[in-house]
Amino acid sequence: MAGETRPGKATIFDVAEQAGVSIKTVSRVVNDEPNVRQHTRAKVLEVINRLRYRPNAAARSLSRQRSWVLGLVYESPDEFSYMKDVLDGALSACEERDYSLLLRPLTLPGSELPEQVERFVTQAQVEGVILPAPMGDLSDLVRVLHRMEVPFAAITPKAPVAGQVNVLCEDEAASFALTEFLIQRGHRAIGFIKGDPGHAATDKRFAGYRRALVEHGIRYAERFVRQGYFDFDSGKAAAAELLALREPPTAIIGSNDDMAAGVLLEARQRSLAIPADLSVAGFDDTPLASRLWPPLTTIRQPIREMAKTAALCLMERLSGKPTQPPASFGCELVIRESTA
Amino acid sequence: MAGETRPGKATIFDVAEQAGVSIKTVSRVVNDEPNVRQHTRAKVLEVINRLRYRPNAAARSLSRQRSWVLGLVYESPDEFSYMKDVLDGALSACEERDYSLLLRPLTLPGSELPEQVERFVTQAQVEGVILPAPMGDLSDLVRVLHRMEVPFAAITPKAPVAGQVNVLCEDEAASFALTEFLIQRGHRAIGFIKGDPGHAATDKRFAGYRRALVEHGIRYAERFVRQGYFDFDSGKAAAAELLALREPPTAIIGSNDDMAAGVLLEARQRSLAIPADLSVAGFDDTPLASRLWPPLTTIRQPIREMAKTAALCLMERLSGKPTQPPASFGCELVIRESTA
DNA sequence: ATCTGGCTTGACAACGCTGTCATGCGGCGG
DNA sequence: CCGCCGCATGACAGCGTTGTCAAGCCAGAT
Repeated sequence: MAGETRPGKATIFDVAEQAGVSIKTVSRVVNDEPNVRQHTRAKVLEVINRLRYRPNAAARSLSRQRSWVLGLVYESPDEFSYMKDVLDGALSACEERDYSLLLRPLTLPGSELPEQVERFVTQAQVEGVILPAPMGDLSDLVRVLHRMEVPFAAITPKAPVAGQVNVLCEDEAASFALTEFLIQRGHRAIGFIKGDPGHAATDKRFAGYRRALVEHGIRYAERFVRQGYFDFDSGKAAAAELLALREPPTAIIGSNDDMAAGVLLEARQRSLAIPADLSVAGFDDTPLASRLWPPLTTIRQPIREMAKTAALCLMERLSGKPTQPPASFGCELVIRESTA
Repeated sequence: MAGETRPGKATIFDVAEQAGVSIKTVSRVVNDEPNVRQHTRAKVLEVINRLRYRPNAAARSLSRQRSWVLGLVYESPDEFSYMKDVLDGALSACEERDYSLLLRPLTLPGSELPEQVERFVTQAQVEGVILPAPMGDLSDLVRVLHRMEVPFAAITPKAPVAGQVNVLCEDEAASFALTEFLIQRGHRAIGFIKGDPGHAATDKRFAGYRRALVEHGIRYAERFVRQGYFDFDSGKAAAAELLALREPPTAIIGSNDDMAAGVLLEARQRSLAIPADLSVAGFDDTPLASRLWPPLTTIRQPIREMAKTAALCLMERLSGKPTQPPASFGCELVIRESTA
């Protein structure tokens, strides 16, 4: 007898009618507003369940002038294990708070970047944007968002963006710890392959390496440092140069796992035994790190948690609360068989 | 003098007023409808540009009763290189057609799965859903979508879902080609590690292997076949069993790269030289495949294109066009140094 | 001169929900 | 007994678009 229309089609009017109340009261119940008698509330809830009523998101957005949509802008042909974690974290935050998340891959460097982002934001009525590394460092991008008055959360930017949500990690300390670990295992000639200059992590990891050397009384030697770009090939190439030195390093740190994987391959092609002849370490603890042979000693960052925090803080901000000071996360040294 | 309100805030009324036309005419211009004089159209466009007017998505959705939102449901703690490609493809389709894409990771097996999907779809007014493998084979899930009358596109389901968009690939043929390749290189004892029984690819890849043996007059031997679950550890474990046989295989095919990586590790721990003592091959051509040593011979599928096609066909369907017959994509054998 | 029909254009009512404000009701202090 | 106040509820006007339908206009046919 309870005439069920097609599922998902019931509106607030249907509920109001069947519950014998006004639509406003239904609205109150749905939004958990006060001043509804217990009995009325129960009645309305019963009808809602029966009719499988779900508020129409578009109508609600229109009326409230909010979209509950966050944007996630990322570098597209990127090593994706990082983005997977960011995505996981951001999605889990969105689920908790009934937000939606829209993705927008971008290719860097991009001159049309500001336009693309502007289109992305306006088109989908994005309320706030999450910027994983290295997006928070692109001044063009940051400027557009400022101009549009769209709040954002930067994950590990080079320097915290004023007035916005920032989530940092102790990259420098982690790098210090990793380098120190190698030093304690007796290494004195430690090679270092830097990452892409555009990334904040690049500088911080390098700084940690350098500080560890200094604090342990080892002279910093520029010949042991090469520029890489966070990709396998650049890691391999850099390793080739380092290993061709007259006195090659006995350990090499890659600024991420993919470059460390390149080092491993180069070493293998030179018939070096790992870790007997050469120790290798990376950063990020990607799945790759544990699949390689030998498995990589590396640094694990709580990316998921960082992204989740970024999203949650952004939501706080969007609901009017004041911006929190930057949150900082620690890293963990994961020791595997690639070092001795 | 052109009073610019805050950016992104201009409505259709503002445009209409400044252009000296009615809102309906503006609407016509914005939606590229016919029957607007060239001159009027130009005038309106000029104002739109000046005011940086962007239609409000919520209002449009409300009025048109459409959301232009697709959902992408996937298995969460999954090997993500597959999902990255799916995501890339789906996003590129969405960008082309001004759709939005919402993600929904799910953990399998899940008894609450139907509920979760229902919430996902109703909450965000999702119009259509993309189901990457193995989602298209979950009957619970398919049933919910049917009940809600939400069209979907299944990527490589075990069997095409009637009345829906289906995108297939020639998994069986690819597996046949890979196996044949090994046979032609002289292998007779070829081990095979199956994938997760829930995936369509598992059966097809196994079928191709078997057919290749038969067609080349090699007797199929059950002892050379092990069950795996598409993950590194299961691959390693399966390899351990195969290599412990009295007469172990001279080549092992893993049903995906991750399992093949496991084989590689197991072989290494047994001091087998690859490919001299043992050839190894995988499927999917993930980044891992080219990072390992030796780089894996594997099968590359056009996942990106498949996902893009799935999304586009789904959109066609949503705009009322009849459903296309299943699209099928070919695979490519990528020969690297792990086989001899 | 009148009629017909196609092209432009606009007025207005949805779409489903929330915010504002008014109303009704009962209890309590004066 | 009156007036005031607070809680519970409802009526109604937006929110920014699009769909429907009617009206105005002009050219060409009658």
